[in-house]
Amino acid sequence: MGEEEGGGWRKGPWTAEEDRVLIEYVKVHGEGRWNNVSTHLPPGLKRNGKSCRLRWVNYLRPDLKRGHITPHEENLILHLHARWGNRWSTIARSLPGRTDNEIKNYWRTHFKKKGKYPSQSPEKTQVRLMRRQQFQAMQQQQQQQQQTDMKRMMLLLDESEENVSTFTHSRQEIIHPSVQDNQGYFCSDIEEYRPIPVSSSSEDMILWDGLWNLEDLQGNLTGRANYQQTIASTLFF
DNA sequence: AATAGTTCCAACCGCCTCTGT
DNA sequence: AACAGAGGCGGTTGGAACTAT
Repeated sequence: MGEEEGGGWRKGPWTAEEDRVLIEYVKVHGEGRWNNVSTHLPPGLKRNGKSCRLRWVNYLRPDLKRGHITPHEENLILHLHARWGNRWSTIARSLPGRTDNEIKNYWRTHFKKKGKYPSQSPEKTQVRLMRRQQFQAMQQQQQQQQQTDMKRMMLLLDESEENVSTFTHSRQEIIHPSVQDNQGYFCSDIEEYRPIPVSSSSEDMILWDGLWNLEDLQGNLTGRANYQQTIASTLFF
């Protein structure tokens, strides 16, 4: 991995410098026109358009959410997969901050392998979910304190439109009333979570069904998420 | 402590669709 | 209408990290 191949394109893991350069590019030129990236960039970034797009969409986008899939999200994935099958991008649109790749990976490791859901023994799954619930209960207290600040920050970001014009699409999907809904993890019927949408087309219902759990932005930063946030901060501030 | 098995996740590939000419 | 290029999507791979034995 990490070697140059046909056409001179670099492959393999991205370096921090490559990330920085790509972020700069998107900052100036916006998303899209990925094949132009290589022509605008210093020789250091010999990545083809597809690779750049993938890196941005799955890793560098500032609105990405990191950390474990919550039980609520897990429910949502199950529910939506039952409805949509392997249409990961469709499913991902209902889970703001999650990528299709992430959901796909999660599905494959947890539900696909041993036939239908869930993949693990019920006992194991239960233990796993309980651990997460404990962890999240701890975090919830912190979140309640910090959520107000975070919302204020998001509003500020929306106002500074010239800085973030390239990211409006995703953020507008993120902010919606269900921001408060991340409470009942083990709800068996996902419909109970669903806020009443203003518009009631089935597509809208799915969009509104999404959730925005701020835990990872606020507290549970993994090394990688931390790195991502650092990079994101260079974009916004 | 060593090994095997599992989970996680970044990244690539090939195909399909969309869009511009 | 036909073609080409770009972007999007789902499937797959491979390696690192974690967990169980």
